[in-house]
Amino acid sequence: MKADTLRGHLDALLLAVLDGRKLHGYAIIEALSLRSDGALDLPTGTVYPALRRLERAGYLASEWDVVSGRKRRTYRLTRSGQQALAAERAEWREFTTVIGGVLRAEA
Amino acid sequence: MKADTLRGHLDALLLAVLDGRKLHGYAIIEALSLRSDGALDLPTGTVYPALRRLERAGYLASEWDVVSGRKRRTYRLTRSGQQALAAERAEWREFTTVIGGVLRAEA
DNA sequence: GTGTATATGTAGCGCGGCTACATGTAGTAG
DNA sequence: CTACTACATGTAGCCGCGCTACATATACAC
Repeated sequence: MKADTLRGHLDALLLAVLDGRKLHGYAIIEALSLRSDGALDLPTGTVYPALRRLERAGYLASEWDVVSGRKRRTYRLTRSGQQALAAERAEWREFTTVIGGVLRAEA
Repeated sequence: MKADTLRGHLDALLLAVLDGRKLHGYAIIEALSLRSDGALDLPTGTVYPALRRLERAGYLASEWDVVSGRKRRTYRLTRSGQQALAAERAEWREFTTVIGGVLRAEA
């Protein structure tokens, strides 16, 4: 997949993967890879800043866990984040309808 | 639709709208608006530079028409552009499958 | 003790779509 | 004939964000 087709959809992915569960950054990257059958392999320089941005926006909340001496910052959706996820999903549907419609149209 | 969700997909739209017909820039903007039921209303500052970029890339060819004293630069797909369009369509399918899969997945 | 997997983070680049502006013609409303 | 609107093309520069590259540190296997 071309590099920055992702632009504008990363937030949706991150919110979606946190829907109904708490995960830390590294696990989020793995979860996205799993769910996409390896198609998504996001670099840490993409994911970590995005998570902090979403937290600043109030969509995520984080806390430090220490598991066997190892520090993990686990993220979870806030109520506001769940609304944002719903909005992102609606927008995704609209987006695919619009672009898909143009790409499929006959001349 | 949010502003730059379009990023990385504009080329596909432009190639698709020129599939099987010649159009000039202004008409391309109108055609995209029509095909998307008004959802796409691209500014000229987006479309014109993109068309020139695609021409430089060899995907489009242009010529000046003069219709009732008015200059129009009409674009058409080159053979290479048709291949690019096919590639863009394939990529679009992959892209929607991957992102859509993650967005729809249960926790 | 060396290497690999796990884990988090930042600085700065690059690109592409957008805003805002500049320019000019054709038709029409008054 | 003048003003306004639709048509038509184009450029300069901003801005946001995903990516590259790098820095840092622990647990575990060999």
